[in-house]
Amino acid sequence: MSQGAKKTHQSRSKQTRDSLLKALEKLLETKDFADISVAEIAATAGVSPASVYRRFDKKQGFIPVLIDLYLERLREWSASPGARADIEKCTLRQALHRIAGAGWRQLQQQNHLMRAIYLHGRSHLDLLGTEGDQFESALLVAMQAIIALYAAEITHNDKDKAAAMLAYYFNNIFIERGLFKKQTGAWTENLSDQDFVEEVADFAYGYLTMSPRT
Amino acid sequence: MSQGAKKTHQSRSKQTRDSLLKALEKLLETKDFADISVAEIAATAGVSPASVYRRFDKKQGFIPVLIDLYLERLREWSASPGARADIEKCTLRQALHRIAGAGWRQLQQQNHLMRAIYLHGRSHLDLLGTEGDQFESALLVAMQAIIALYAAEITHNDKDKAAAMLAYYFNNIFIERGLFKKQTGAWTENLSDQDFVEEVADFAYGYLTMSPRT
Amino acid sequence: MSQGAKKTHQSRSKQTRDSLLKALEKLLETKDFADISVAEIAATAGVSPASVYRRFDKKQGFIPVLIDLYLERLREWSASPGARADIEKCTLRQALHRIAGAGWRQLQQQNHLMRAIYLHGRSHLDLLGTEGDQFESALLVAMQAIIALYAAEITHNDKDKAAAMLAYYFNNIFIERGLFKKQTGAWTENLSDQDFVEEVADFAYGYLTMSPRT
Amino acid sequence: MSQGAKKTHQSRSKQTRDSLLKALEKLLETKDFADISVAEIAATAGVSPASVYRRFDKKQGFIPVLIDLYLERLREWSASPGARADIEKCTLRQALHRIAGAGWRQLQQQNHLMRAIYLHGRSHLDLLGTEGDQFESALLVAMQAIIALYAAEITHNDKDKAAAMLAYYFNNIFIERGLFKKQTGAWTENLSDQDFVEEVADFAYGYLTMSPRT
DNA sequence: TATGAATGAGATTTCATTCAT
DNA sequence: TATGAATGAAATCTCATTCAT
Repeated sequence: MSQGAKKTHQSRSKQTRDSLLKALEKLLETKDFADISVAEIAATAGVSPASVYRRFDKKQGFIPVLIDLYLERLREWSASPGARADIEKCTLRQALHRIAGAGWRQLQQQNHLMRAIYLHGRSHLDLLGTEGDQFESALLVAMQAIIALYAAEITHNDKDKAAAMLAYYFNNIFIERGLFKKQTGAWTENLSDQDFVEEVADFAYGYLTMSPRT
Repeated sequence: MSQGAKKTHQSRSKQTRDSLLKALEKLLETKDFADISVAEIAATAGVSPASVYRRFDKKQGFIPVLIDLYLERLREWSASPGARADIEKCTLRQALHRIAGAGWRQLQQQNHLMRAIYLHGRSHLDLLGTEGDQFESALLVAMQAIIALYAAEITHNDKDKAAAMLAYYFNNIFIERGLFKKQTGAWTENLSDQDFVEEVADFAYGYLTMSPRT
Repeated sequence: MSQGAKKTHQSRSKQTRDSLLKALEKLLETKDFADISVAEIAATAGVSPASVYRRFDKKQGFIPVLIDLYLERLREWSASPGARADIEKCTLRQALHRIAGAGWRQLQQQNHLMRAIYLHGRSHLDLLGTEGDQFESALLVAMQAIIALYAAEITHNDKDKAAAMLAYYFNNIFIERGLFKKQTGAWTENLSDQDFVEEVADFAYGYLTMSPRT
Repeated sequence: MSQGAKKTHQSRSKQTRDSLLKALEKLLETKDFADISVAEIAATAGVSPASVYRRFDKKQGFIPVLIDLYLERLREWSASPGARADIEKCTLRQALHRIAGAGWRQLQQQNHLMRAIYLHGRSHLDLLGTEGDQFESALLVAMQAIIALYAAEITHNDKDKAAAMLAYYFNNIFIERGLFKKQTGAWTENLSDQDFVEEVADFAYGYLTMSPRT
């Protein structure tokens, strides 16, 4: 359970809380969390600044709640039919492509939320939260499953290392283009999203299937 | 020339400017740029806050100068014998390994500087500077050169696309582990730096040499 | 009747009022009245903040009620057999000792309550309440009685002045050690409570019986 | 050295500091420290609220400085000819009278300052400062000296205990009438200051010279 | 009636930037 | 020129008190 949030008993309260989160999410589309003031969030949500502090201990209290929100949406999504695309009835290449596509769409949809979480985490190396851990291990497990499933095709001789690299790769390769499009250099800007995703998947495919080192 | 810096013709002035940059770099080892106050920089450099404003017209003025500093070090380094490791007399795999190693070492050495630049750029999507462009195109050119050199080995049928992806890949794959080690999940923490770099290179190698799509 | 309290005719209301006072008294053990929030009192009493305002029209309204509470306990105590220790069948010195002992015990028992009342009164010189007046005159009368009773032993030639000084003395001499023990300097900390009380009584005894001024 | 104060190098700075202290002292004549806002102090001193924080870490930082100020004035005073009234060439009774008079005058002169210090200390039992210790031990030493000087006249058989009680007594007996005149009950209000001081001294004299306990 | 929610009105504090010596 | 002082403009947060259910 997120730390910065306070418990609530009334429905009006929940409404306010939701307005605040919605307001923050909207503001995050244009600014960094650090550049958004509590007064701004309150004004956007149509409540008083003091009301913010009934729901969140402090401004920082928003962060764990944002993470929860993101994880919940992730869970919702991963439970949805679209995400459950059968991986088993296709080739490794197709499977990787689907994974890449899913990751990319996630990032696109949760763009501002993720950017806020990402930047806040990276800007405050000291505040180490463990909220993301469950996601991370889930991703690792998924990669291990893939590798096990297509073991026949895969030439990498250290399966665990390969799974770890794959998880690391998928977790990072989308960030720049997905979260910070404007900053991104011109490299991939000629590629359509579809092409980009395909190349990303092929990158992984090549890694897993290349001729073993001599 | 960077925008936030003021021109100076006196050598004492330049000394102060250097002290300030040195001080800032030191402070960046422990905090984010946003959390460092001008007074702090001045105190660390042993000058008065007012003096800062004779060298930089705003606090933000440090940023382009930091970027210049970083690029200059990059140029120095790329002009050094170590960086000019002959790529021509080796296999593609070896070449990629050398590139990965060089990239990794750069990030390690310029760690705090890069982190500051990276985070600042990503946190302020509005302030679009063009300082990094020269680096970006240089990297792209290098990738194109590699691909041209080893064209025989490379199976990817769109060389330009491959070069762009390669540049994008090398530009991003090190960031998480290199700049934000503490935040990084456990995925790659079992790998030594050497192993990590090797896997990173192999990732690229696999991409370039995999069997073409059918 | 104290001003800040609202009249109430229902027994449930009285119960809540008592819970609130009990809660406040408990909180006063660790903090100054000014540092206790209405919300805190309400929470400790297990009621809502809004309910507090059905019993007390302002936070300040607690103060006169606290004073009433203190005076009531004082009355209860002074009506009890323990307090009615017969002063008449003993020497002046013994009588003073008993008075000192009684005063000291009172302070010990009503410690937090008294401290709150004392500090609040002293911190708000403007808000002059008359609640304490009855206590003050009672003490003066008691001193006059003592002096009259032992007139033979007493050398002070202005009985009224002596009674006033005695009342003033007993009303103040215990405060520092009794209410603010931690702050008190080391002076009397080597003395046991018993010794301290004895010295306090002797102080008064000496005053009343010393050889008259020449 | 007081903790809340910052060091300063310029004379303009000292001026501001002095204005602030002066302003605070003035405000303390009418309100408790807790009821005075930093903005008020700043406005009274004719500077901006932000300037306050260049001289004092936080609002609480005023307290140790007030204590220093008080102690310094005490030192100044005790070094002055008036305070050095020769105690040796008089009777014990006269000596005590002079001590009482000196204590009373001190309190009168430093009234607001002392009240602020006293109340703050008593309201924040947790924050134990040691600033007053030197004063306390000095007072004890003085009492011991008096007792030694007039040993012949003094009947109390435990000289150390007597000195401690005397110090405790003189340190507390003036507080109510001296610092909180308005609150004080009517007991001593019929006495002139002069009479009051005389009685206070006699109180001590009686204690020291009464016939020993049997 | 009783309550949790809401808030107006500040309080303290910070800091990039300018001023005055 | 170089500096320490000064400050305007916020930002975060608190809390006694009222509102609405």
